[in-house]
Amino acid sequence: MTPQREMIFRAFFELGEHVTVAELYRKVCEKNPAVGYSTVWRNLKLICKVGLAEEVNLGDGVTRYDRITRQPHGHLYCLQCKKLTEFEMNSITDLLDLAAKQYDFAVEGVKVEISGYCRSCRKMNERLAKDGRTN
Amino acid sequence: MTPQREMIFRAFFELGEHVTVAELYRKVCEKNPAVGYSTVWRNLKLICKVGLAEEVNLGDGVTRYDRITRQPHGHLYCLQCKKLTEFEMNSITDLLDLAAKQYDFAVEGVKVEISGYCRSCRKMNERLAKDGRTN
DNA sequence: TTAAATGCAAACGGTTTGCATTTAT
DNA sequence: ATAAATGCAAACCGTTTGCATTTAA
Repeated sequence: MTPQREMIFRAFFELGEHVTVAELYRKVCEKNPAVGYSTVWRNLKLICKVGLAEEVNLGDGVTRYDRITRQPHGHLYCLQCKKLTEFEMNSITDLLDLAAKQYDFAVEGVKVEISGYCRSCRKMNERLAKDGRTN
Repeated sequence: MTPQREMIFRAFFELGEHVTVAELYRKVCEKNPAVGYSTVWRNLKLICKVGLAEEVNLGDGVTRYDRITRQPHGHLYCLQCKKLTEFEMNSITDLLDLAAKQYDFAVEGVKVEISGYCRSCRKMNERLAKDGRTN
């Protein structure tokens, strides 16, 4: 256990959900600019390996690391503002388990991503559309 | 409409589901080795833009392109043999819509990925474990 | 005729690794 | 003492783009 590792672990859990390597690196640098990017990366991988986090991939080129919480949850991913919102899915996981069982598939992990537009982006778009008409 | 484009479109739909750019490129090259990789890539993007396919991202570094079918479906992704199996999820999408509605979220797309181990990989592992013991 | 499509090569960007050095144990 | 962790720089690899050339309409 090195001081860097402790700092990285601590920072990861302070940052909350959906952390990217770059974000974590920035955060860690604030405290100690000497820490290397690869150290951050390797420790993030380690956090995953010991089961404290998992990778989330939205297909936008950046890997996010999501703290594994007690509750299974899905993600609402706004295509416009890119914000990620979580929602619980207790009732859904049962159905998914059932589906997997039909294929004799041993489930290790479930990821549900719903993409679309959040309320505030839609509101903004409406406002912009209206402004456009009156100009 | 160029001959390359027609060939690429045709090849994409012949290949079936979960096609990667590289796979499609290889397939197209069999017929016409002069076609460029970027042409394949751009046409695959085009196929997505016109709504005939969508990107699937399993987090393994390669983007797959999945023909959009009539039925909503999820993926069973074997962590060992990497095979992708589809399963229907009519009953699940209703629940997901419900969840999204609670957040006033306008759903554009839903992705469900279940990772784990398929039957045949598990069987193989059992056999290997047994062999290991008797050696 | 001309805007669109193509092919090549190179840029890009996040991820991953090799290696010399440092450090926890 | 020694195996593990670190930091740097570079490699990696799939994706994306600039640009000169070709081509469909």
